Amino acid sequence: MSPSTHRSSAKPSGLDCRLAVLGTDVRLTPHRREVFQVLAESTDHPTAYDVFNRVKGKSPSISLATVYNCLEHLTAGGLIKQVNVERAQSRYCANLHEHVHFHCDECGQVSDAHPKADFDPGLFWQLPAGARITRTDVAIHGVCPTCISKKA
Amino acid sequence: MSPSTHRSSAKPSGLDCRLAVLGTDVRLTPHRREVFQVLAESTDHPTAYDVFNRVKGKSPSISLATVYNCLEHLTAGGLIKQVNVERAQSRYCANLHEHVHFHCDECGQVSDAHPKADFDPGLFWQLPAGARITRTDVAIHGVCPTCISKKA
DNA sequence: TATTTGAATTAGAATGATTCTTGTTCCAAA
DNA sequence: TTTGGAACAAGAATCATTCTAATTCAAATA
Repeated sequence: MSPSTHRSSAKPSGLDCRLAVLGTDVRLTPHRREVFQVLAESTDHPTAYDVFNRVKGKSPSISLATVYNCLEHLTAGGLIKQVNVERAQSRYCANLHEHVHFHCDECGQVSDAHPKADFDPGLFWQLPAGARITRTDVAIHGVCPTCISKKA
Repeated sequence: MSPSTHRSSAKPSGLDCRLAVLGTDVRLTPHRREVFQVLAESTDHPTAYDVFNRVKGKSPSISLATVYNCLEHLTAGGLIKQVNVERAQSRYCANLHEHVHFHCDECGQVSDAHPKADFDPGLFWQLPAGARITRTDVAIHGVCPTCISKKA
């Protein structure tokens, strides 16, 4: 492998360009940039392993551990979101618009569902008295249109 | 271990008393009954390992594998519910009333939150056109009253 | 420019919850 | 009484993820 295969920055300013939408800032190293790019180009909520395989196209030497590491830092920086469904392997998502996920129980596909109206869980459920709510995870399960038409 | 330590049924009809609220029916063997009992007496959403330790009081010879097996069958029979938060180990719950869970991000405690009003996810999120919804998982995260008072 | 420092990266080992496998035990029907 | 199938136990296997230790790199400092 040539020494310049990776760690080459697109910006002349080197690696020290930090970016964070929320949370701690992240140094956008070439690997992190590639991992982010893969997610930004994906709408299918890939797993860490999926990301690994896609990034290998650009950086054949990248390791799965680095992908996990990049995903962790990008998540901490608020650049991507981790999506967990039941106990299946985590998926990742670069859609930062507020949304929840729809999971097809037939094919496993995960798709985004964007908000139509403000949602306040306190209106629907009796929460422990005095609790402070920080966030609500909503996962909608069902059968996607594709699977419905396949069965018909 | 005496041969009658377990497999002794409370009912004279032997093991063949089946029960199911929803889903496939479950043979309520003594082990399954004990696992269910432990959950029915718990409000803290124990993990499989917690259940294992509690059941060992009555059936010291039970194995963790059997506990997992019992939990699986009881879940399939709709007698208990599996509660998954992020990718942490599964917890189990014998509260069959419709409810969601509140998770304290400080102490990890999980508590039930019962419905106050009908909740229709389709009103709040734009779902894939033509999708059929089967269920919605709602997990509310925050800080429980106990942890709030500890920090004050 | 050379050195230092700390983060990024890598490969592989370790972890840990869960599932699987295999052999055994038991119940109930034949 | 025999037999078939489920329940059970013990431990191995799985597998996503995390950790470890060693290396490489980039930016700051000397």
